[in-house]
Amino acid sequence: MTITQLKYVLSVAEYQNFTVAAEHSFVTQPTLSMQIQKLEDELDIKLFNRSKKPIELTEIGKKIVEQAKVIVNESNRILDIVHQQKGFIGGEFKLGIIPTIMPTLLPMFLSNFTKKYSKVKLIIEELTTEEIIRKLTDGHIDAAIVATPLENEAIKERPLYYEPFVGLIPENHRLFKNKLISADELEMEDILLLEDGHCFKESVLNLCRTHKIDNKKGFQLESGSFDTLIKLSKEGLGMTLLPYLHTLDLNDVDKKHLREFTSPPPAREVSLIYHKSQLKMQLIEALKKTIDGVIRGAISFSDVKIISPIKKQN
Amino acid sequence: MTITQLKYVLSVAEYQNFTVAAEHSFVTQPTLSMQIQKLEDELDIKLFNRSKKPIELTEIGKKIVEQAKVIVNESNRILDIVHQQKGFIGGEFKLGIIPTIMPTLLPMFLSNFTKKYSKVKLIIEELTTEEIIRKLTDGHIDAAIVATPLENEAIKERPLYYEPFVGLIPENHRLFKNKLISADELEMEDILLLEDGHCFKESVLNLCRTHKIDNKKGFQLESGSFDTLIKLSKEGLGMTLLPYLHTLDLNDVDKKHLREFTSPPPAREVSLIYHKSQLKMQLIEALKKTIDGVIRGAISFSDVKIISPIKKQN
DNA sequence: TATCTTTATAAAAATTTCTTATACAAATGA
DNA sequence: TCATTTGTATAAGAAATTTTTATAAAGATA
Repeated sequence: MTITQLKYVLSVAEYQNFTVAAEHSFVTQPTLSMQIQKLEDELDIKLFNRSKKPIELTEIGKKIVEQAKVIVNESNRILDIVHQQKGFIGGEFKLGIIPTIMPTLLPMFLSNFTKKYSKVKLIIEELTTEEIIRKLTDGHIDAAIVATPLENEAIKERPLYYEPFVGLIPENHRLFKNKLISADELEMEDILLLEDGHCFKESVLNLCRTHKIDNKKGFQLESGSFDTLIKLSKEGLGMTLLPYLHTLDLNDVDKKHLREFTSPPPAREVSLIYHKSQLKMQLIEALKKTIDGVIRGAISFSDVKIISPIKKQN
Repeated sequence: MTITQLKYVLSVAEYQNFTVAAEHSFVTQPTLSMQIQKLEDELDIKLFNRSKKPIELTEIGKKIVEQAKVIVNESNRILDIVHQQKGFIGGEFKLGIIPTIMPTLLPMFLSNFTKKYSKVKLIIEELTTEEIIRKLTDGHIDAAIVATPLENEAIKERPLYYEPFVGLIPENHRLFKNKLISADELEMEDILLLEDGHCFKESVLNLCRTHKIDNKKGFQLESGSFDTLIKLSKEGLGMTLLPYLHTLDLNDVDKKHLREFTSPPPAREVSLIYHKSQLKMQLIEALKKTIDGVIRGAISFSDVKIISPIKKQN
């Protein structure tokens, strides 16, 4: 049994296809066939059920794959330990960011970071929280920036900042006259929400959880960006809630429609998260430092009420 | 980097000598030299300081060795998972037992176990608790039988039985006339103890902890076996405490000197322990079942007061 | 200084891994 | 249904690697 064989197994398990897995492993397909057969022979078991289409893991195969992930991850840490010792900050670094954080936060730290750590090849992917959790566990990304707390044992969280929710309220709305708004006044039916899958939607739902949930709007909305929500809101179709950083680059007219919450404002906790195995810690630390630096000027709320981004079963 | 290379590193780290390590790895010495050099080149670090005699790990080498242990242990679990799936109970099983449990417990389950699991090659070592903890952590033994609780995060404990302490009291002793004894009546200075390193000695000290500790005996005793203590006690040199199982094969005359404790008697908790990584669980379960079976007839105390075997700092 | 012990190096042998070429099996589609 | 496509297995040779034997080199020991 070799680490290489285990990596091949993981690749086939992931792509459910020897040919594709071979490409991703940068070897030819017969190499995978042979090495995996060799491992199967050595262990005297079948890892894959090749009669199924697409190929499937056997019961024992699933268990072996789980353990193989552990071994491959732990073996990756060897290089990490060496890098840490050498104080080396470099290599590939795959970062996931959720869509509601990406457009505001990324421009703030990206050029700073790449300038400072020019040896790091930063690969950024926009992903939902759900995808991020999966990819972190599988080791497909090294770290991610999401709304927390996630309540996931396998993932460590380092809070970066607390981003309050701000109301954007059209002139025809009953709350427009108020200078400040509070969660109690919110009515689910006149708040425009992002489409499913965005944790910001879950946060807003959690914020309003105590109130009625049924949709009494005359239309149903499935938008993936705040821009759409802002435009619809301006049309008088309802108020919406925006994360604080999104409100910074509104034009002056739009800013007149912003209403902050009474203190302490509801907020989302934005954290840098990574797998508990703590690979590439020195890079993660470097990233956190960079973000801490740029965020200090832009955001500074000490007293907030953190709203969970997790969908509660009920 | 290969698992084989990591095993070579662990071997050299253990024996601090390439030649000896090579023998234990069943390869020639140049193989180790070359493979370890290759790994050092790949990581671009030195694992060993070869100028020191005996050879020493470098600082980074120590960290790599710790991680290598994790990887090798986790990779061993692959075979274990396969065995578990197949319901296979076999292979090598290294069991450590502390000296004060070995002579009484081993004869009770050994033949039973080897008969039932003939494919298991049971290798038993008599070791102190301290040695056992080290060897379990290093993966040199698979499980052990010791007095617990150990309060060690990395080790799991499965209690097997509770073995009360029984007093063995010479006729000239002030407690001989009593039918039952209690911890309060014990005086450190007239109790014969095992030599340092035996946890049973620590248990007895803990039992008497509240009382004076200074040695007022006219002699100092360093004995490793209860037999010596029993003989000295018969000579009237003091009472001693024995674990219950040790009292079973005393002759009738000696048994007249036994005095049980008032209920609940002080007792040691005897457990099967293993590393938290839970290698060879099916074998450990099999062993526990066998011991449970034989112990049920010999020992059955429901209400005992467990005495810690750990040396308390004070 | 000679001897012993231990690690490193060189060259050859043995083994393993990978690739190319091709066979084979199953699914797809006209 | 038969040809085509898709995907995995097998065979044989090439390439790379691991291991061994033999020996050099460096340090310790007597």
